[in-house]
Amino acid sequence: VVRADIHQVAAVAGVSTATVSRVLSGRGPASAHATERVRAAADRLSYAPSARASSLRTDRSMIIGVLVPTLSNPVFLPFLRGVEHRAQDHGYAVIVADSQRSEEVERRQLDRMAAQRIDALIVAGWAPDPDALRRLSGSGLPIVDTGTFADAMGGMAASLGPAIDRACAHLASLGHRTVAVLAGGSAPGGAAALRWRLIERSCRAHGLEADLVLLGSVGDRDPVTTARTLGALVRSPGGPGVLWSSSHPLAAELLEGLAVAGVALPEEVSFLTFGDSPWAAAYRPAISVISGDLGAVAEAMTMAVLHRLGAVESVPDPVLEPDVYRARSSVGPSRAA
Amino acid sequence: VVRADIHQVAAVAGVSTATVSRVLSGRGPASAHATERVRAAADRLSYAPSARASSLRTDRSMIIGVLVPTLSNPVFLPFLRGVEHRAQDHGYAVIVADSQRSEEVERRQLDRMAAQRIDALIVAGWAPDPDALRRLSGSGLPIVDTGTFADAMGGMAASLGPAIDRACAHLASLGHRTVAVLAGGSAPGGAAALRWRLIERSCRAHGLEADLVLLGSVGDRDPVTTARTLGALVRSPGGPGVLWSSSHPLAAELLEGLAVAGVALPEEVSFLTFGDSPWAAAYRPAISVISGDLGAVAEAMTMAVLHRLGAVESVPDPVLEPDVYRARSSVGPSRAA
DNA sequence: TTGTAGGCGTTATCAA
DNA sequence: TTGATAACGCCTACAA
Repeated sequence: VVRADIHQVAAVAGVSTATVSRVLSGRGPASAHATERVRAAADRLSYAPSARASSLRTDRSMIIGVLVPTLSNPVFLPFLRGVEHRAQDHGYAVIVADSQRSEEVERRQLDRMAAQRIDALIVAGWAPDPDALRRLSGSGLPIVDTGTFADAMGGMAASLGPAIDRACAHLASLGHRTVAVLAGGSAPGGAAALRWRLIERSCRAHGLEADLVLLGSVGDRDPVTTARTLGALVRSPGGPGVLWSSSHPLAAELLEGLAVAGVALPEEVSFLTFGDSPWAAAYRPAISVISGDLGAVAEAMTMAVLHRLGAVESVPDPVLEPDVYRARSSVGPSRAA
Repeated sequence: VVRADIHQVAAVAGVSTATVSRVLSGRGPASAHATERVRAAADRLSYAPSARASSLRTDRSMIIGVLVPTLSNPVFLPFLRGVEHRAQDHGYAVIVADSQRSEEVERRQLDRMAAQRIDALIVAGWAPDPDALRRLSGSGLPIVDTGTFADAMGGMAASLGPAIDRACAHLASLGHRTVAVLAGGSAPGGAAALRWRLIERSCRAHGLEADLVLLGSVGDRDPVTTARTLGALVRSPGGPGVLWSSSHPLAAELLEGLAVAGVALPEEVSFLTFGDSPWAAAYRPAISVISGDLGAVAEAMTMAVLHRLGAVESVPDPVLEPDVYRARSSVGPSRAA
């Protein structure tokens, strides 16, 4: 890749490299005459300053890193988009790193981003190894992560808790007594863990019994087995009147399982999930959801970081749309009621 | 951010910076003794070479850029993941750039990536301004884009065409005569344009009539209007027996519209879409789809690029899973038959 | 096998 | 307002 450098521009413009730098970066004085000639020369040579060279001098790489727990779950797409758009607006490039929910991978990713000397790091969701982040943060790298950011905003639970509360109240008012919370893996981790804690607490407050049902990791699940499991669960004596999916992707699997098992929604069992999407709304019965705007959170986080980097004067009050409970037809009266 | 540099490591190890560089990069000779001391020193100072400094010397930034037409459509997530995983495997960082389907934004994004001196660019889907890419490519930057890559693999149509053909054959065998292809915007662009062309051709071959129905851009659409439009369309005399969504996100909107309008699937109209997902499979009736593996395509593209960069010896035969037609219950016999 | 030294493309300092 | 110059952190040809 052959590219013009600052010397060529200086030569063409008939000035020194210092002047070229001043004109194009806008830092430091420059006569109208010089400005014009430099602009013309740069234009003609289609010159663009090398960010890596300038960052060597200025110690600002103009790169923001985003660490994502997985690029398989679509919920992180709005997050990524939020970061990208805000960063882009302020001239920053964005490096994505997928930690694949592995400490090992995360370590490599953080090393790689450190090597690139990113100016700041934005962490989506739950990082596999929070200590690694704390260490990085201690070394002076500006870091924002969903958890502590949400806490600063009044606490994640400040928004998620009430939404869950409203859902539980709704369920209780419909005569339900037991709620089964479905999660993947062999133990709820990350977002699922927090959600489970909040549901448990809220259920208690509303006189509901909450049970956690673990379905094993993605690879181990298949529609037929899921169907059998769900069918047996729902139809067992004293089975739950409500199925609550702890994640949006899981919900689709569960719905297919229920359909295969011939379980009628919401007559036999009520259903709700975290995370909204056009598909959840299109489903019949339409699926009730707890929904937040991860994209807006990401934008707010990015603005906060940009502020710390001095790239933006002041951050507009991060008034985040709170999480909401959207009751739809998949939640109905208890069959016992 | 305070970081150790090569001089400090050299000082601690009691060797010269050249030796440090040689040991840590693995290029050039180094005695076992020196190697050991340098490793220890680097470790103690938690030293990591600055990619921006080294790239200034070596002209390799170890960054690959990905240009995506939009980060709103989830189909690009598997793509992004494919690139990220392969790049990461070979020590490359990935910069994402969302062109937001705008030439203007795309230009800024390309400029930014050029400024960062990315080693290669991978373009997902259809770029707003192909000429800009051609210019970049001409300037020596290795670029792979979905279109030309697929062509090199035997042509995109080589895989997509036959899948569409099978769908059309299936539809024809069920007695259908007319197919309405639904698309957003005011003219099919990007993937939708190609899909429409292929459908049109294939329909003709199977004695089907294909009509393009444009629904306006995302902002202008709402469930109620969509419902009215679809209801009128399906129930008009001589209306289409088949609704074919040109994109996966659109399908959910259409399904909600159909549900609102009370259109029965597949009795009143058959339905199919491009792009599969757990939600499409979970829907009842299960939605028939034309599905390809964009993630695998992305991985193959990345491997090709890495090969060009000399980061990988040889690329394994990119045997891509071809696009397939998955017939499910949303496609049924024509009501006329 | 090792060290010295020059230069990658920029920007900041300082003297003019 | 401008230009010469040093320095950012690293790699590598070359000399030892």
